[in-house]
Amino acid sequence: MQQELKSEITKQLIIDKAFNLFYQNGFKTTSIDKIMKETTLSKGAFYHHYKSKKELGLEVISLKVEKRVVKGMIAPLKEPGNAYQIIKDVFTNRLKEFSTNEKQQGCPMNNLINEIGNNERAYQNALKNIIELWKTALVQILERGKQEHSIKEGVSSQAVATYLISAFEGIRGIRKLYTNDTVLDEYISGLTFYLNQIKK
Amino acid sequence: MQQELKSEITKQLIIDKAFNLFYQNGFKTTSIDKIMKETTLSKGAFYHHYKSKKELGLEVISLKVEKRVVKGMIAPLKEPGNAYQIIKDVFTNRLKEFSTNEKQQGCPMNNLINEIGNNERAYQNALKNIIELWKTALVQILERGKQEHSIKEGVSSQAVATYLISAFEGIRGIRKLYTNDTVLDEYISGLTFYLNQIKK
DNA sequence: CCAAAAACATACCTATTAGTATGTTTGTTT
DNA sequence: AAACAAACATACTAATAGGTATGTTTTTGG
Repeated sequence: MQQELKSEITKQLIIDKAFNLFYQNGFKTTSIDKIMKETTLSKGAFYHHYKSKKELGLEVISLKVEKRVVKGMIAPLKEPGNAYQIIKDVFTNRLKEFSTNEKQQGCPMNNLINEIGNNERAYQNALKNIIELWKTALVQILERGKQEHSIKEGVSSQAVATYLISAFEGIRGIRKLYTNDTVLDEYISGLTFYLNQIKK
Repeated sequence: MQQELKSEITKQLIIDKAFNLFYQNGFKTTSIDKIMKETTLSKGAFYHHYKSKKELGLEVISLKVEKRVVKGMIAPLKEPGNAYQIIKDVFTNRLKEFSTNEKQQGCPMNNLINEIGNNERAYQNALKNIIELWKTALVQILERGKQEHSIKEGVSSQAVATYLISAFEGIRGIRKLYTNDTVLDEYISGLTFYLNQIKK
């Protein structure tokens, strides 16, 4: 039983270090050697726990990346309160909370979507799963808002959810090109204006 | 003079093949060998014309990628006609025009932004330049729309431009994860709804 | 406590990478 | 036509990639 725990701890360590390196330097340019150097373990240890880099990548997505999105963008949507206000707060506050590094490096999920989202079906599905979770949560709160009369009814919740997510991921990429927050402020103004339209 | 022309033709050939490979397989995973195999020229030829892969990358961005965005998204904004209608048409029609491959591979610019937009300052600037061109053109037509009373005045043109671009680039990435156009249709609905807000 | 298995380490392999050194061929200039 | 430079080719290098083979150490179950 002690061994099983040790195995779990090691795998978690590998996943953590891999996520960080993928985020800072990209997926393709991060080698197993670099990851294992970070863990201070050996390559043998890696291939004992994972059969390939692909398998690790999938675990990083379904564990680390997904958890990050859930924590930052999905879970807050499920809190009680005025639906309209929650949506507005989540999308604007999250942006403002980001560290300098997070602004420069962009969104881990969006980076992966655009770096490896076209070659491997397995990566696609793992990433799509996160997007679907996010969209579902947004649709849910939009529907709640409609029922509680804080959000207009003549709008497709799916459409709004997709548009909100698209713009958020888009700006996280674009912000990487700049060295100041002007573009983020513009995004927030544009978003606020959009949300005004769905407000009842 | 004949030599100068030959040089230009060769460079253009290399850039074309490089752009295609970058688009289909990514920047980092495309080697000089692969590019030159496509041109049926040699590695020696490549390093005669370019001093590094980075130099080629910058030319691909500032020539091919920029031209593509200008042709598809910027130039149409400068045509005469109702400003509101032009914006709506450009953003919706362009999406519907994309081939299956273009839907699966996403936006060449956005792919590069998210794959190499964080390491090299030179890449950042080249890509930022395209975004700025796009934003400027959008602001211009939005301002024109305001003057001609087809677009509301109480909106920051910069904010709307940024939000429109963000959402467009975002959806091009997200669409890569899917095998059908549902998400694009939702985006268009969401966009239409947004544009309704700025319509006068 | 001892055999088996899990956890990890070391050394290696083949392929590929960006880039260089040194050619040969083709075009230009005088 | 000869001298020269530009255009391109061939053969290489050192580094790095993912992955494997073969160990040693640690834990576990009987």
